Amino acid sequence: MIKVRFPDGNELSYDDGVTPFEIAEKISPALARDILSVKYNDEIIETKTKLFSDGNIKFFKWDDDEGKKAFWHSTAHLLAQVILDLYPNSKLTIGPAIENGFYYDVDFQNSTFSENDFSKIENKMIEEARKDHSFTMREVSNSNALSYYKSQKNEYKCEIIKSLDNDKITFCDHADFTDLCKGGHIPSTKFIKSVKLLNTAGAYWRGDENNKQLTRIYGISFPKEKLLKEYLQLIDEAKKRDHRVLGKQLGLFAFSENVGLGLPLWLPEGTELRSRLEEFLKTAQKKAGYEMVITPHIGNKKLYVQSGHYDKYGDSTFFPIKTPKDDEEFLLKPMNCPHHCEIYSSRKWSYKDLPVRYAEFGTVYRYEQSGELHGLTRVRGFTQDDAHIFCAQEQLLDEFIKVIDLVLYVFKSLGFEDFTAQISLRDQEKMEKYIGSEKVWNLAEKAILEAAKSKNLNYRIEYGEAAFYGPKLDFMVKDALRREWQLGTIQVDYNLPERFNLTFKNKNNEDERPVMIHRAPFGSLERFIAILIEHTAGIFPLWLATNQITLISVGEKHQNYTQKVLNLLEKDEIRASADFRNETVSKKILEAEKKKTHIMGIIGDKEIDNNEVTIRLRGGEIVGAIKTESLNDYIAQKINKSKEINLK
RNA sequence: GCCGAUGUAGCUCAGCUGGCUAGAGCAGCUGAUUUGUAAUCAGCAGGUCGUGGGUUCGAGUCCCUCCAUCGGCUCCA
Repeated sequence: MIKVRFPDGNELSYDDGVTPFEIAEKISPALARDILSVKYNDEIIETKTKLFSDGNIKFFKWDDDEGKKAFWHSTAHLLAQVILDLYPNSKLTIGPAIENGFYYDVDFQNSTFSENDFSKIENKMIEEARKDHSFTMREVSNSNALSYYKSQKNEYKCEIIKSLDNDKITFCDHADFTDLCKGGHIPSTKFIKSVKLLNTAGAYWRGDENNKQLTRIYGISFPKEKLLKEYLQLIDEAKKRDHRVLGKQLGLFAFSENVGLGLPLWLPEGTELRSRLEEFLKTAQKKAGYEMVITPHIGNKKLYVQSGHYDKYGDSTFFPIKTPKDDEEFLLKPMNCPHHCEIYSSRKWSYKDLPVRYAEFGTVYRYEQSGELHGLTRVRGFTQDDAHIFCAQEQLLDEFIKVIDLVLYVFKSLGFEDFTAQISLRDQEKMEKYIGSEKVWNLAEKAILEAAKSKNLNYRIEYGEAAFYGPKLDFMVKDALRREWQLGTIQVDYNLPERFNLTFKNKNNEDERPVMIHRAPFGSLERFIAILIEHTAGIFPLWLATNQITLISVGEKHQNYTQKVLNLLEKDEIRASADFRNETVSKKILEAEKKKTHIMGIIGDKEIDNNEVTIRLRGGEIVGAIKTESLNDYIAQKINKSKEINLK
């Protein structure tokens, strides 16, 4: 007999060799019907794996991430089966589940494959799924596994098998199809009720540019037809919210081939939005003790050689600019840090002066490969909301916490409530990649972890993701459609102070090396605005909106009064506009709605007689008439409320 | 940079297997209408069909080159 403990703490005994499915069945047939995957002692197993030792069990259904993972991974097997059936010459490689669905990387060899084949494959997959094939794991020896794939002439699978240390290789069978697999499947294909192949992409074998490029097929599947429909609707919504689409519609930014790829042009509306965000951050930074600085757009190449950036990232800068006379070379500024180090160096410092916090909206230029450019999220010229803090080692933790506070304030003010922190530390196996001594790295990594803990951040640690000069903490934000983005970043740096020989006098009148913190709450204004657009669907909070109220005059004779109201609003710095055009009220409303205007004020005979403005809100809610003299208060109140809601 | 798809008016899109002067809606302009809560009506104008080359009696349509965009990959200080 074995003892099995459930998540609620209950413990029951079963015969040796019992399967999780049988355990579930004894609890309730309904549960047995729904379980897709099982975790036993922290290991994902199959629902039909026989259990021979005591342990903790956890069942997963569709609603659990692990359940979806098993579901999608199993669908990848199904896809592989159908592909091999329809394209017998193709070679399968890997097919994992991903956050939303799954993919399979296939070497189609000489046969052509296009998205036109999707429906054929989808239909065949559903046809196979209905046959209720069970997924069954079987152990084979390393050598047998190898000979199986050698006979299939699949060098990819052979390579995987060779890279596995252990002798026990597992295969997964369903129908007449076998795939190399470490496990984690749903019980049978019958659960898969709807499949949608989404797109194809080139993907390098093992993610290495030097290897052969395979065809990656992305797809998603669901246990109910309805869920697929909902998913497709979500994709549709995401398309509507695409910042490139809304940016065009709202007149925020544009690109021009003549200017160059990845170099955004900010239109008047976008510039207003961006300036307002800058003002918002400037105010917050001033309160937090930052000082603004300005540095040039180019810098002598020597500066970046000294900082170490040129050596490491010289490839991704634009080619140096040469001066006519000497051999001097300048780079378009790819980062602000060395410039700020030079500002620090421009005078002597006492420990009493620290910390020093220099902030700059610094526009930098980096050469990104053309295929990597994407709207405002990946560009070649962008403005970082950069700042560098120089402090003594014993101030590091405190400063780091203050930066976290600032970042959290920014996120909350703009309605990003759902975020996690990613702490990037060194790759323990490739320590030689990093510059700086072991001792300082340890200190820095410790400080970040401590700060994250003390702020109660929800964080995860990624080894090997640190920058070459120091560890970092990045904020990953989820937008309204649950997509995750990297926004703010905070990085500790012991390297640059060393390279620029930065010092301050400590209490004992000795020279001491300051620690440097790089930080950018937005990351870059371009990227941040892109994400803000998608998060809000272009409906920015009222306090940030470029146009807070549009006055709509009913007819020509109402223009004078409308102009008076407009002047009144502008006196209190309310951002207002008026639509005097010779158009119907309906049309003016439609256009105000398209511009995502929050408040509309309608003015006709009735309003003029009573000294009022009728208020209509975005979406159609009619507030009713408000006395003109109290209109400003009404709007000011709404603006304040728009700040409070996000700062709850 | 690599794989795949796409490129027609300022915007969104039609244009089937190659065949008359390339179409529509919105936006624009002109005129009429003076408008009450998500599109008033009419007329006009607007395109070397991304670029260069080729096949053909004939190319928006077929083939090749290049450019750009989109979806990915790789990369992301």
